[in-house]
Amino acid sequence: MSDAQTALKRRPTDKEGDERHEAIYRAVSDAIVEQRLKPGARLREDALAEVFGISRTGIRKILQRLALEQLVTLTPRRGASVTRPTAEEAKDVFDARQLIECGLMPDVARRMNAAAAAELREMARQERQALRSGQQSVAIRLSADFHVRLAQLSGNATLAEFVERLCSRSSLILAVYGHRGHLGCESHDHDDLIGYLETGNGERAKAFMSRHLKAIEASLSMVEEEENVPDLQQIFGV
Amino acid sequence: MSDAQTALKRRPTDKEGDERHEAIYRAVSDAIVEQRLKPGARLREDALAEVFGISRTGIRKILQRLALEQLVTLTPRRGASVTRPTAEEAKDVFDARQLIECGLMPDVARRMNAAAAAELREMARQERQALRSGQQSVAIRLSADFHVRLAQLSGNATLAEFVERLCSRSSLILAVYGHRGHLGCESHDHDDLIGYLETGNGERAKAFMSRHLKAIEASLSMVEEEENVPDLQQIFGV
DNA sequence: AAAGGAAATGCTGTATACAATAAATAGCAT
DNA sequence: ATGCTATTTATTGTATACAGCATTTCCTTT
Repeated sequence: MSDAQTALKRRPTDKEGDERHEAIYRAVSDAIVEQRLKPGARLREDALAEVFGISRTGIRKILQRLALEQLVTLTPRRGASVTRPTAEEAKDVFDARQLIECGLMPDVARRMNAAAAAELREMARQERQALRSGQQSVAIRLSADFHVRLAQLSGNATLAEFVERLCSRSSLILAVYGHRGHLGCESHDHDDLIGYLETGNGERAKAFMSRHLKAIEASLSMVEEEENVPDLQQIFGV
Repeated sequence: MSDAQTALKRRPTDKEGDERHEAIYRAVSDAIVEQRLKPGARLREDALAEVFGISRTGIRKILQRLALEQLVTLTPRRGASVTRPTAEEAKDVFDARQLIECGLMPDVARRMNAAAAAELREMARQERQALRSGQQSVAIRLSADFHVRLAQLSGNATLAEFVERLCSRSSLILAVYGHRGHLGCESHDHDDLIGYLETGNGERAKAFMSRHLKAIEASLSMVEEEENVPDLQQIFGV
């Protein structure tokens, strides 16, 4: 066996293993958020273990984490699949975002500075660019990142984590109930928001965020997806 | 081997296993929330596995879940220990509770009915009784349960789950920064709150909840626990 | 031919064995 | 005696083997 093969087969040390785990978690999480893995898609442990070159043990750990974040659904003896949010869950998520993200705007405005504003503008720019070049998956992810970064700037790590979870789930909701080609966030909304925050106008930013989120929610078509077991009577007219 | 021993040694079927896992999770979670397991306490996998009669595999799953809920801290190669919240985390948690729990009060008031009010009054009664009979651990748990049930009555499962997490962490915070014999919640506060909610006075309930949470936070002494490595220079005056 | 059931297969849940590393301790040198 | 290093011990991280349910497939029966 050559040295290269030996190196490849070498059991990774634990620190490397931790980083690898985190990388795999993010790979799966990103794939879900970017909608490359669509709601309902099954995630078999063996398949994932083979793709990423680790054993099922590590995969299970990652799937459990994703399940607690409600990105995947774990049904006993059936395994994991990408969560298909219900209409009720969608309402809850957007109501929660209204409460939390809007409530954070005054704090964010208070703590805003030039460096943070520049960072946000760069993120908004990348998002617009992705949208222009038709990379919808990337744009969805960047949009979620923008909202999360905003929450982090409030200084409250706990609430920022909540927002992170809500944004991930929002991506799933958009995948199921959103219209094709409509991203949810208007391309210039984020830039406008930065403007209000830069001038320290927290209340105005709060109101704007509220309209922004309402606009996203309103762009959804809240018809429940057809079940896998179609109602034949209805389809064929009795 | 007798039949009884055979029955005991029998590998539990999977459904039984699931219930058992949930029971163990709640046993550990309750012990932490009720402060029978104090912050900093180490949770060795072998010890837990033996106590509950399952293998380390199941224990690890439970510990990971508790870690994601930030009730236990998982340090690589060192294992699990009950989380010792920092002063900053404590501030974040109570700020988050201010935002979320207060924000939910109008919804709760709108959805309040006789059955719900009766249930809440019963919970408040049990809490008072536990406090009177000196069962501080039980009282802490019942107080957290009250806040969680309240959030659930808002109808938003997502936000209710967030409140559940925040209340659990609040118990840890009280364990570290609270004064002995002072529970945080005043005994009659919860009853007063139910009154406002029963009359549909959401705004008044919101204001009351805000004062209630502020009072709990104010009762904490925010001095960081002494470190294991004391600052000798300061202690001995240079 | 359709429906019901039984065998077979696929996949997950659990335990256990083994590898790796961090902490503790003892021994050695200065 | 103190500080450093090596060995031992305790504990976690990972893989794998095996057991059990769910689903599918094929055969039998009506």
